[in-house]
Amino acid sequence: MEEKKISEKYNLKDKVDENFYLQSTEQVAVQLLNKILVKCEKDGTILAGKIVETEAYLGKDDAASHSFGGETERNRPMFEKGGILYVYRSYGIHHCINIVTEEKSIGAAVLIRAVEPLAGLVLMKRRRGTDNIHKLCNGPGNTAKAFGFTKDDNFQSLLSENLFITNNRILPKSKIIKTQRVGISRSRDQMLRFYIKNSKFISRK
DNA sequence: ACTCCGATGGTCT
DNA sequence: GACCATCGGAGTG
Repeated sequence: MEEKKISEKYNLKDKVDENFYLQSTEQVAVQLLNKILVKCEKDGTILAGKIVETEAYLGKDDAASHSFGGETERNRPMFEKGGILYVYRSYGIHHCINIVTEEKSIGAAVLIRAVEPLAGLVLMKRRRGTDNIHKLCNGPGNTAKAFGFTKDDNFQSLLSENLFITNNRILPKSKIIKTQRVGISRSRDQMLRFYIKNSKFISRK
């Protein structure tokens, strides 16, 4: 019944198409805000949440990007055509998910940093070990854990039945906050982090 | 409020 | 061997 409420409020059939992911990475990062990430588990459980915080990582000239310097074994998904997942392990402990953008061989992606949970909260709470809804997906590592993303989901298409993003109401420009990216040491000056103003679900102020 | 730090493993030099 | 696109808990004020 949780899923029913969601489908009344949001049109989960209005999936984002491939062209969306082929836009400039900064555009995708901004436009992902307010959209709904949907993942269907093998047992039928639907997980969904509104994307409230993103970061753009540009191509091989962006010193903060994993793609910096060119293609390697790890960053190979980033050099694929936009519309797939790039999942990496962070600090040996967490997983983080990125949405690959632009054309093949560009090497760019958008990091999903925080999500406002909408459906599948029982499973998310169990995976995260907390009932605090504001802490289920408040950061890239926590988001991946709540949604159950692992290295197995690397290269996974976002144009599939089990994993996709849907359109939602357009976010007014006045609600988009643009800041420096967090947790990086190089290219700190670039303003490539975006989040929804006043959201209680972002990773940090 | 803040800072510090340990956990833990893959990737790259 | 160094470096992380993190997180949560401990300590301090």
